[in-house]
Amino acid sequence: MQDPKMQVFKDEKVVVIKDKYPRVRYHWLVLPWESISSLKAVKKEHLALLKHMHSVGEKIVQDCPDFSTLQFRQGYHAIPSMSHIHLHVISQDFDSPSLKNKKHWNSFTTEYFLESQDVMEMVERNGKVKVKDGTNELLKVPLRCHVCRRELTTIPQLKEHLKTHFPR
DNA sequence: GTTCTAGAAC
DNA sequence: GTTCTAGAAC
Repeated sequence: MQDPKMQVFKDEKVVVIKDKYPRVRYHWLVLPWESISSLKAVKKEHLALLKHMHSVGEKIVQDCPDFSTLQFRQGYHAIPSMSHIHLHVISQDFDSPSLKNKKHWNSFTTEYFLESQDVMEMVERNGKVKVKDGTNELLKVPLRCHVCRRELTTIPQLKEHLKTHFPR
């Protein structure tokens, strides 16, 4: 995030970079300069920052060349791998060689992925983010297409199936 | 987080 | 026989 070559956008509060291992055609991370270790550390005082991160995400999406043809979502992993909170901004094609296993898939297509809007509402209402029990088990559920809900047995089958929804 | 690979699944 | 995943190692 410090490397100017990686920065897609920055302002006084946040920086946007491309994810090093994109799981979709367009995968950005919005990071605050202020270090917040995880969603557990988020308090009401951070709400304005979360809102700003979200609006920066929207701006990045609108500048995307495929804005009109792809769907996008913004959200946080309930249990992130990298400390320092980061908002994922992702197109919904899941067409990427870096999408390789069940964990990759389920972390973006189940409730393991907490919608930015929902996170902001939780902070607004409760002053904190509650992660449900059993969230980790979501990484192991069967592979299911996020568009038509069809269940696929293997990652290669899933990838083949996704081509029907998102032809190049 | 990724890469590698043994052995499960087919 | 090949494909694929899950877990170890990093």
